[in-house]
Amino acid sequence: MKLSFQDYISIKIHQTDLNLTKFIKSKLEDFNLAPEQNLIMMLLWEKDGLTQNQLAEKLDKDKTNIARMSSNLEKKGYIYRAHPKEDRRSLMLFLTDSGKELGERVIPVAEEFNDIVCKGISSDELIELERLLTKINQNVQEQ
Amino acid sequence: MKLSFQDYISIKIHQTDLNLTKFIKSKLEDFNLAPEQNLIMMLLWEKDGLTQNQLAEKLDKDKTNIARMSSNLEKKGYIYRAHPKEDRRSLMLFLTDSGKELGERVIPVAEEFNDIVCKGISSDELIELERLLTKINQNVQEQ
DNA sequence: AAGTAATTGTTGTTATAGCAACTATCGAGA
DNA sequence: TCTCGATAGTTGCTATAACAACAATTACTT
Repeated sequence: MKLSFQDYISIKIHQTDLNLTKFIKSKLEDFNLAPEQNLIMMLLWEKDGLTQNQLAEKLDKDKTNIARMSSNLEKKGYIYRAHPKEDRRSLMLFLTDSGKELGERVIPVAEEFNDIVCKGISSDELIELERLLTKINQNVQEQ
Repeated sequence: MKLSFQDYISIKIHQTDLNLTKFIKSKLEDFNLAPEQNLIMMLLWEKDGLTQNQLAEKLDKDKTNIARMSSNLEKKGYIYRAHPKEDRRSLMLFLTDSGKELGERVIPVAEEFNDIVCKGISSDELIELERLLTKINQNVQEQ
């Protein structure tokens, strides 16, 4: 059974992800915020004081990526980092005033983005989509 | 309506894509082939002699990515590149013997990968998944 | 208490991914 | 034919993404 190029669902998922990233990137350009940097900020806007290690777990990313993105966010002045007294190995991330102010402007953009993505898709369809993606994740992680 | 982090379908798609990439990367490691390099090879195994521009269109990628990946594949000895006489700006990619032989070993791995990804998902569900992803692609490209 | 394990973060490397600016070539119109 | 615009690739840059190797710190074990 020779599969053709477009038969692979993984390729379709990959292309969709690239399109989504390109779109959100253009939306965030005005805020001097890259897409993955925004994910860290989204978590901090919910509750700051998270360590890089906690961010790596929540975002399911390598700690090296979190370290570099955190460093960039610090350079941009949206956060500052501090070692907690209890464990001087860890680095906690805190929002600066600039970072807090940014949230008030970016969160509406993120929600607008989500509305556009989900336009014409019902709640049931969204749930089904999430279920199938979860199934695929399980399939590849069982290996 | 304040959305929480895990409510964004785009994040779920992104995570799934990363998991898929990580998985296929591990499968292709033995063949000295990176995931996106493999996509180029997949197209060439179907029919070689494509130009970099044609590959960029088919893979919906920036021409710079294709140029660099093609260069890497050439260094690895899987392809060679030649300017056609009709248009000396273009670069056509052709399989070497090593590249052809590689296909015989990698294509079964790719199909096995696809079987694992789709395990426990029916044809109807797969079609529905593709339909929803297509809808999302349309939604963000209409902007 | 001392030595070893494990944990947390950083740096270096490779591979995408896309934008801007550039070169070389081709094509179309005056 | 000459100019100019379009096309095809390349190089430089920034931003992910993951792995290996490393340093600093903490926790565990005896």
